[in-house]
Amino acid sequence: MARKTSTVFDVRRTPTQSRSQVTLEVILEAAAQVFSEHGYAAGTTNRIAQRAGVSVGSFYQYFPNKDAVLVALVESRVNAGMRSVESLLSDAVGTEVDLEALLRSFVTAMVTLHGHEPDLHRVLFEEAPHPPELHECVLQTEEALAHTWLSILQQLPRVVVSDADTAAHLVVQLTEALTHRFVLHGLHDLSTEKFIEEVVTLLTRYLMDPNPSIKTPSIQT
Amino acid sequence: MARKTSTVFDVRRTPTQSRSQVTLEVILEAAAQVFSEHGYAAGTTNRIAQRAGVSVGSFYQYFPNKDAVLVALVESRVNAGMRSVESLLSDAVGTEVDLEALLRSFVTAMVTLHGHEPDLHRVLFEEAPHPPELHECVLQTEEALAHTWLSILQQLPRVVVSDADTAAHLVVQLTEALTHRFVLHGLHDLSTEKFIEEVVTLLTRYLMDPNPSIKTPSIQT
Amino acid sequence: MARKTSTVFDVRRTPTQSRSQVTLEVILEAAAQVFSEHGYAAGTTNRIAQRAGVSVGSFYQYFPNKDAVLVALVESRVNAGMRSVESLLSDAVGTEVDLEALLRSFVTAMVTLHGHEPDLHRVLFEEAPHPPELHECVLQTEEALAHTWLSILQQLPRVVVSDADTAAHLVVQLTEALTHRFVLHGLHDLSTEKFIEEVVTLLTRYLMDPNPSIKTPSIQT
Amino acid sequence: MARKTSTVFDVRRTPTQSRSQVTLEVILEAAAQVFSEHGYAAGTTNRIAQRAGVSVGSFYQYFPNKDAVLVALVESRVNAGMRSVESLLSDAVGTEVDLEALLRSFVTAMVTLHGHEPDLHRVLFEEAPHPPELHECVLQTEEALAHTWLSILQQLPRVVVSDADTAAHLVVQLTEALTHRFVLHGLHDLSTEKFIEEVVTLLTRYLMDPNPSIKTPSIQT
DNA sequence: AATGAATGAGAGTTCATTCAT
DNA sequence: AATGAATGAACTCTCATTCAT
Repeated sequence: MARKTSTVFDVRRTPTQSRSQVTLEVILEAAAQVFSEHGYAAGTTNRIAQRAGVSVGSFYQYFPNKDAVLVALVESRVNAGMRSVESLLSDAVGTEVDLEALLRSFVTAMVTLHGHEPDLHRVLFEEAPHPPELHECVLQTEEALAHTWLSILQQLPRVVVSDADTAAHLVVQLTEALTHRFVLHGLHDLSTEKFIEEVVTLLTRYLMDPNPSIKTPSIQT
Repeated sequence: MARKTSTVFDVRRTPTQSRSQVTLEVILEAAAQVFSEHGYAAGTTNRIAQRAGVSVGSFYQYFPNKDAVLVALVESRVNAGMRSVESLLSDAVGTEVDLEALLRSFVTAMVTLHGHEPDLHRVLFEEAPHPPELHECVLQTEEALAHTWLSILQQLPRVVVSDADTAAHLVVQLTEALTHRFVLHGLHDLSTEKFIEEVVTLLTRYLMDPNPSIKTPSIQT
Repeated sequence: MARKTSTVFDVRRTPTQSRSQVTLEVILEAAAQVFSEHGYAAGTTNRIAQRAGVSVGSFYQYFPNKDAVLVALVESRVNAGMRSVESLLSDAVGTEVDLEALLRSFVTAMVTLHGHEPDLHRVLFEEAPHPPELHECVLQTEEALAHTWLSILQQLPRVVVSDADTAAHLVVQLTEALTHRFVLHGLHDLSTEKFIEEVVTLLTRYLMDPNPSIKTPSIQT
Repeated sequence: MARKTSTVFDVRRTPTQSRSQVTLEVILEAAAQVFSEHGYAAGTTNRIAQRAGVSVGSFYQYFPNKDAVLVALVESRVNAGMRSVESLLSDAVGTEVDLEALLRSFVTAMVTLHGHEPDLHRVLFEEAPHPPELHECVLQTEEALAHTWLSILQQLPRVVVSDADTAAHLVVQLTEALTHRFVLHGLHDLSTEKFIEEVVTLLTRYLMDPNPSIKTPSIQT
């Protein structure tokens, strides 16, 4: 249908986000809220649509089914988190690195990440069914982080591990898992600061040669 | 009234409870299977009853609602696992312990545990809703294991941690989490043996003083 | 099975009530309680049996189905009530009657009757389904009472009604209905005494010739 | 935006609500039929939906649960009945009233009302469970009618009752109860006309001073 | 006679999804 | 594109009744 009203003055458009792009994100945000509040099963498509201020019909114009929102949501959150952590690590690649400091930034970033929308996090990663796509997304992200960590470990002479690749993965998984638990369910009355320090200690001891003079040839990949 | 029929052959008594007990366990086992195959949401009460070879009515004679089976299932699995690991650790309390060997047994036991019914494990701990009772059960178990670990750590002079209680919890949580992931989703093509060794290494380095001569007074709780 | 233990001394038996008669009444009483507390639909046969201290199986040995208890219960209550009111009225037949006093006794008796087990009454007569048998029972009772009333009215020269039979039925129905409502749901804050007086007034005015000297030939059936 | 299409013929608007309104009434009517035929317990929501020509889902879009239809049904019937009777009585307030004639119209209206859908009436008021809302509705209606009657009685000098308010309530309750019974279960083979006359006689004698010259100051509220 | 575990049809209700408007 | 009424399969759970013991 021709837009009669489009005039010369009709220039002020946000070129980056089309209308549908906006609607899509409104729905996604609504889903985030609804899932946080009601959980996955009780987070019905009608509720999501209502919260987004659109009709169910519109919902299904943007997402083929309920699971699709879940996937989109996980991807958006994972990618966002991934970007922030990735940039943190990437900065370290190729420079002289203080491993302990880097680990501290890393763990801190993970805690921040998990602390951002903890309820949503719980729903997304603990309650909702995990279709293979989701898993793929999470695994890829982890893979990417582990890959970056591998580069970092390899440039540190004092790192002592039998298999740097495995070590890199363990660092990522371990931090993820412990952080997740800590943020969601706490650990006694341990303060966040102490928690971070303890994990940093753990990781440092794992990765660092405590006795540099003896064992020199450190990394074997 | 005199019991005339009581004879030496009167062995075949069906103890009133045994039938019910059997049915209950049949249902529980059926639920384990159905949840494993279909997931929690699609593991309907009718399907469970059918698999158990009883009617839905019977199901509801033994469990007040669907969630109750979930709880019963988790409790049975967690308690069983807990018993085996606890006995392993308890044996070490009060004896001269080779920490690394103990950690190896511990990690191995955890791998075995998670490897027993991995699909069920996934459903129980990742997919299904976690009513507070469930969480309580899991936390208590973890607490118990951490407590035992604390005893062990405290009797080892070479253990060097700032807070033995936190360390004990981290040991349990970390092993649980990494093992869970490894069994369910694997880690590259890492063999189970190598995985275990790496985790043992990680834990050993975390807990053990690598340079015993220098720092002697190790534990401060 | 022969009762070996029955001896010469076994004389002390209550001959009026056999064992099963007792059980039957225990169940009936249990049903009355359960229906009162839970209503008809939620007054399950299992609950009734349990309350009676017998098994469901036994319940079905005494009653062919749930409705049968209802019927038995209504019959027992209706007959009991009927007996007391009937005797009250019968005493008046053939004697010189003070109509107003008789009405007062009658209404009072009805209030007492309805006030005895009001909850049960509500369930029995308002909530539960009324199989034709039930209805029959109630109608017959009413018929009997109306019949007695008819006799009474006919022997009272001052009673002025066009159709004594209809009047007799109205007296019974009206008293029943108003009493029922009053006991179950009250009428403002009217005291029971005042309620009775008002109904007596109502009935007296209906039945009595206020101006005896003018209209003499009163009853035509 | 200019509405080009708005023309004189733009009559065919389907007011957004009309469709829903129709569906709602279709369901209500279907419920009335189904309850009449099957009773409350056997009048299942699926049957109602089917009879209404809609799906169960639609049923639950209009009513939160089964009881809600019952309440809606009672309210619709009671309000309708109430309106017709109220208007009848209201017309009499403030005018010179022939009490007997008014009572005759009143009783006749009640008979008509109860005779309209007697089966439904039975289900609604005898068989179905009465949630408090229902009771409230019925009581309010009765209260309103009694209130109007009170006004009428107070303007009639020949009315002789000790408590006009109570009398008004008795008039309403009594007529309701007797009519209900008569329509549902009959009274011998009494014709409707004779029944009405008898009730009118009863009420007239109750309310009217048979000997106007003697007791003049009649009402004390 | 008594038991009570077992039955299973069927109830009320939900919600992802469709489609006429 | 958008709407939201309509759909209906599928779910959890109940309870009158049966029957092996």
